Amino acid sequence: MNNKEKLRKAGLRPTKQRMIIADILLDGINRHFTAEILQNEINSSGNSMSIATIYNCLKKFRNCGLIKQIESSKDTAIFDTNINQHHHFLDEETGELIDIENDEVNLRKLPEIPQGYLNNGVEVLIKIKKQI
Amino acid sequence: MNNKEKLRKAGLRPTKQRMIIADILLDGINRHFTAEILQNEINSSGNSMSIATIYNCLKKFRNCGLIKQIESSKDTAIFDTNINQHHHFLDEETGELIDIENDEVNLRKLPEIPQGYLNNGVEVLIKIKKQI
DNA sequence: TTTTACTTTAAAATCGTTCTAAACTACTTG
DNA sequence: CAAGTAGTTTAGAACGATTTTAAAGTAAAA
Ligand SMILES: [Mn+2]
Ligand SMILES: [Mn+2]
Ligand SMILES: [Zn+2]
Ligand SMILES: [Zn+2]
Repeated sequence: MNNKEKLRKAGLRPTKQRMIIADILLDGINRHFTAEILQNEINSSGNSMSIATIYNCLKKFRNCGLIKQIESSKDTAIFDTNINQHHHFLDEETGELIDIENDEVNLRKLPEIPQGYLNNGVEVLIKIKKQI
Repeated sequence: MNNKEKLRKAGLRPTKQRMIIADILLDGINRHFTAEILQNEINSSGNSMSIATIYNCLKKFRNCGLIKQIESSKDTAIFDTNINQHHHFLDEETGELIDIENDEVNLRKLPEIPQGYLNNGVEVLIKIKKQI
């Protein structure tokens, strides 16, 4: 399935801008990135795009499940092209995130979900620190 | 140990402002809060304080281990008076966080820490969603 | 082809947070 | 106690990420 079809299937109009972003993000390679990093890649690809459009697209892509947004306390939103359930190492000093595939983690015991709620995904974050 | 002693032991001068915050935060009750929520509580207690001072104090308290800051992708920093290692439920709709005590979670298998790094704490986040 | 709804954009606005620099205060030393 | 000094508080400005605005542009529908 090509990117135009992926966008259509997600219910998004395949505009020029969304296609440029899809060509960069939906290449099957897993990466973590910010809006600014993406803008640099767009520029490097010979295109250019308003930062508002980049944020608009990222929000649409996220809401459609084409990308994920990572729960981390950085001021800057970090997105992830790995949409499979998985986990992360986080170097709090640098903010660097490293994927942990889902089968690398196994939970023996989980708490009961609060009344009236459903489990909507478990994320394990392993904070790491450079050895001195 | 009273709050003045706690601050001294943490290496912090017990200023008027830090004592006001300590009286609110260090009462043994576990809660999650933002700088703005704390400012409202300070105001309700009949005191007032510059927002810069509140941020200064929270940073000092965090660095001394008197409180923790939670890894969340919200724009607003969330602090936690529960300084024991523990985990959270997160309602992504509302941003509400609920504590999970450490012994409620048990990991059967953890991935190998990357070369040159040390494990600096494991956090489990269980995303939850209101039942419809 | 015309109409409609959706999208993009530059620029302004917003919002949480940090910085600045001057006034203030806790602690130290004499 | 009386300076001295190092750390702290503050209002307001600045900052940086993100969102809003409103006008122009484009994709899809009729
Ligand atoms: Mn923040
Ligand atoms: Mn943010
Ligand atoms: Zn990832
Ligand atoms: Zn907590």
